[in-house]
Formats: sequence, structure tokens, C-alpha cells
Amino acid sequence: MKGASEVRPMEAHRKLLKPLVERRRRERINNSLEKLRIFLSQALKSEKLKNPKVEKAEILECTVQFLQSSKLVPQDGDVGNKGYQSGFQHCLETALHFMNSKPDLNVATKDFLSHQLSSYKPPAEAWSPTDTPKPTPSIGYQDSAPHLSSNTISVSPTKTLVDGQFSPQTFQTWRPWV
DNA sequence: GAACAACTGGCTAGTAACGG
DNA sequence: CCGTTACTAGCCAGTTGTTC
Repeated sequence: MKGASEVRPMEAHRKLLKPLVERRRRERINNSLEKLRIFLSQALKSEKLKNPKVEKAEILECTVQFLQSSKLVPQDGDVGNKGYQSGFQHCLETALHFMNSKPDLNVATKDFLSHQLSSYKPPAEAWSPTDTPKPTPSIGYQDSAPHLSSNTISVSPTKTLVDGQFSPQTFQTWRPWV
């Protein structure tokens, strides 16, 4: 039976490490805020943001303003997920264009990927950043992958979502936009 | 002394190991 | 398989230090 006052090695180790870990965390936050400040000061030509002592809250407020003004996030009054859909479409087109520009890419593979990508549609339902993130699908390559006839997408079953919304089984057969 | 930043202790969620 | 325990990582609110 160990005495209550005895300090276990792991506990002592953690106590020593904790301040360092927290300091690193703050540094990460501050580094990113600093990068944001520099970026925004150039993008917005803001004198206020050129001051390294500008408040963190100020940097975040300017970031929100910048994103809203650049139409990268839904605006009040936007209907549905038009921005998301057009972004999705743009990504698909870019991917297809990139693939077609590679003559050395295996033809069967190219055909397979083209077919898979072209068959995707952006989700019809509106999505907002506060929603549960959609798992990113990965095309399931198998030995005969180029000959797959369906639009089946197999997604890594390694994780289930916290709320249990997706099980490994649903990941395997998940076909979001088909 | 006010405003802000850094530090610290406590809490929680996730996870691995273990035994029944 | 399920419950328990120990451990870790990350977050956050309260406290302390620093700057102006």
C-alpha cells in the first residue's frame, strides 16, 4: 500500500512537463496569430496591423472581416451552400485537368479516376462550418480497381465519430453524393 | 492601476491495458 | 464483451507577472 504523500515518478514527470507543453501550445497560438497579423497587414494595407503590439482580439476581428469581404465564407442571407458547391466543382475540375495533363499516367488508372471524380456531386444539403465534419472519402483501390463498375467509395474504417453517427460499417459503404 | 500576456491547477475526453 | 483503472493530451478559468 503506497502512502498518499508518495509522489509517483510518472506524476512528477508530468508535473514537470505540463508547463512546457502549455508554453508550446501558447507559442503555437501566438505564432499563428503573428502570421495572420503580417498577412492581414499586407492584404488589408492596415497601419493598425503593422504594429506588432496590436491586440490578439483585433487580429481575429480583422480576420473575420477579411474572410467575409473576400466571400470565402457564407454571408448573412446566403441561400444554401452555393459557395461550398462552386468550390467543390472547382476542385473537381482542377483535379481532372491536372490528371489529364499527365501523359505518363497509366491509362486505366486515369480512366478509373476520371470516372470516379466525374461521378461525384457536391452534397445537396446546406452545410455550415458548425456542422459535424464530413469524413473525407478516399477511393478504394483494389487489385482490379480500374474495373470497378460502381461508384462505391470505401473510407478508412479506422475511426468512428464521437457521437457514433458513423460506424466502421457505414464508412465501408458510404456513398455520399451518388 | 488598467490592460494584456503568461502561467498554473483542475477538469474532461479519449484510449490502452487488464481482469472478471 | 464489458467495466474499471491508469494514463495522456488538450482546454479553460483563475492567478500572477509585465507593460504602458
